Order: sequence, then C-alpha cells, then structure tokens
Amino acid sequence: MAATISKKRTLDSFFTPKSSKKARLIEDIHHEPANTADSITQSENQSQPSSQHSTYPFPIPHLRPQIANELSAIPASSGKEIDNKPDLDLLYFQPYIPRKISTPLFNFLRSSLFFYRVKYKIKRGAIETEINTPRYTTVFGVDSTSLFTADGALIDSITKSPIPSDRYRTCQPRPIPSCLDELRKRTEECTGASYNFCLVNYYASGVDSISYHSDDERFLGPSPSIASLSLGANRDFCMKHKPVPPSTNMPPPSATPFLCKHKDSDKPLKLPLTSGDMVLMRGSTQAKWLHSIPKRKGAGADEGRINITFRRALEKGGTENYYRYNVGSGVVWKWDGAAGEMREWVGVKEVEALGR
DNA sequence: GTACCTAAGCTAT
DNA sequence: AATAGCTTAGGTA
Repeated sequence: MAATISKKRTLDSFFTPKSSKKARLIEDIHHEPANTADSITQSENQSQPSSQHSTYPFPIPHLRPQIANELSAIPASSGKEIDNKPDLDLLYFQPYIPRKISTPLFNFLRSSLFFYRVKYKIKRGAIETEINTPRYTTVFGVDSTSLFTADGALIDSITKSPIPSDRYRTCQPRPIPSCLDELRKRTEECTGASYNFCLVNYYASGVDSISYHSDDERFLGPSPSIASLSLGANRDFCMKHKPVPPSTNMPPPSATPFLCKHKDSDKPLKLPLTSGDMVLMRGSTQAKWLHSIPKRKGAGADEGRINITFRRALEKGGTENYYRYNVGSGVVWKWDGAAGEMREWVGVKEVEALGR
C-alpha cells in the first residue's frame, strides 16, 4: 500500500493533495497505511467512519444510519414515463428520495464533499476567452477500462493488473466514496443500468446555472442512461429538441411561407425539480435533445441546490474529460455552515497533524 | 385596456 | 458551453 501511494505520488507529482502528505505522515507514525482495507473504510485515527483516498483533500464521512436506513425506500414513488415527444425518453420520479431524508441528505452532502470552480479557455474564431464555470462541481469514478481495488489502487478491468502508468496522463481518478456509492448501487437497482461515474454540481443560488447542452459524448455510447438526482432548492429543468439539420434532399414545397421552429409535439418542456426528484434520461434523449438549468431570480433564488448524476463512461477519454471539466486544477471549496457559504479549504498543517 | 416593469427566452459571438 | 444584449412574456396598477 505504501508502495502504491509512493508510486502514485510520483506519477501524479503534478498534483499534490495536502491530505496525501498527511496520510504518509500518519503512516509513518502508525507504521501502517493510513488507507486500510479499502479506500472506503474507517481509519483508526478518527471516530467517524469515512471514505479515504490519496486523491481526496480530506476524508468523506459515510452516510449516517438515519439516512442509510432509508435507502431501501428508494424510489419513494414510481417514475412517470415521458416519451410522448420525438426522440425523448425520460423517467421522472417525484420524488425519488424519500421526503423524510431529502433535506438531511442535502445538508450532509453539502457539508461533506469538496468542490471546485473550474476555469477553462475556449476559442471563438480568433478570440480566446476564459470561462468561469457558473457552479461548484466535483466528480468521482473511472471509465470501464479500469477498476478500483478495495484498497484504492487502479487495475485494468480485463487483466486485473495495475494499469499502465500512462493510462491517465491528465488526471488522478478518484473512487466513488461510500456515501455516494450507496446511492449509485440503489440507483442501478432502480434503473437496470450500471454506472461508473458520479458527477456532483452545487448551484449556490439562482445566479449559478448550466446552459443548454447534451451529454452526448462518444465515450458514453450512443444511448446512455443518465440518472439525475435533485436535492435542496427548487429549480427548473428545461429541455428542447436539437435543431433538425438541413436535409440534403430537396425540401417539398411548403404551403405555408413561414418556417415553423417546432412541431407541436416537440415543443420545449420544463420540469419543475424539487428536493428528492430524479430524472432518468435514456434512449435517444442525449442524441436529440438539449437540457439546461437556467439562471433564476425571485423566490428561492438564494437557496442552494445539489445535482448528482450517475452515468457510465466506456473509454479512458471520458475519465480525462470529466476530471478536466469538473475538478480542474484550482483550489478546493468546502461548505462553511457558520458562514452559510462555500469557503476556500486550506489543508491541515503537517506540524499540527504531527503534534497531536 | 394600457403603461410600465421585471423575468424569462433567444441568439450571435 | 457561457454570456451579453436584445426581444418577448407576464404581472400589476
């Protein structure tokens, strides 16, 4: 284990999470790995059971029994099929998470996870602009070419040997922590799909948003199943059909001189998401439809919302993409309950860790 | 109904 | 895939 960590450290020297240094110091003190049986297990030096990994800035607590005991009550209602529009295939649960635990789960996740505000550059013609992603993001998981062992090492899915050192050049994949993995497993049972990624977004207020896009990357395959859970504030989930590409054939002469943007059947739709709801998007939904969480003013626009998505990436390019756009290379943000907002997280000083 | 105001929607960059 | 800037929708007095 210690050898694995050192190797990781060398490979990923480009990133140096502070808790990893701390983990090594703890190993030195205790003469055993800080990460015991798994990445996802209780460690000796804290009272509360938690998931730990060399890539985590700090341990992530397991679900409390109050919450964990209710997981078997998921789904809290049967999903409504929405497939009455062209190329659309949704299953809408109102709610999915039992009302009894949706607020505790929201508060638990907001105060337990680490987040990022990713910056990246795009080129529009000749002009390069910097984008500040207008929400907090974080991600866990690895594509299906690799697996995490119980102790947090990455192995090849087929050979079961340690992955080649050059498989992930731009990121350090992180295992899904127990608290989110419990939700993942339950969601696999509810949807019949399998997931190897968990993306988490935090919309701090109505100012945070995601603009229209599709999760239609090649690495998800042609008809991905994506489960999207909502916790916290109410927000609208807007969907609209992608523009139909111009036909190569000669269009038939139209009786009406006006170009219709939408047939009645594929008009945009707006799903009002409340805490605990889930939308399963499947079939040709990603190939043919766009979705967004638009900015909002007025009632509730000052409250935070968490979105969790489970999905399956089939290629290593998916792993690199997700870590680039949901973790990036910036500072860590963590919920400050007293301040009522996300604050930059500063790691524990090594001397303090040693001094106790 | 009409004037006015703000939120929401649309589109080019 | 985000935003500025413009257009449209909707509420209210």
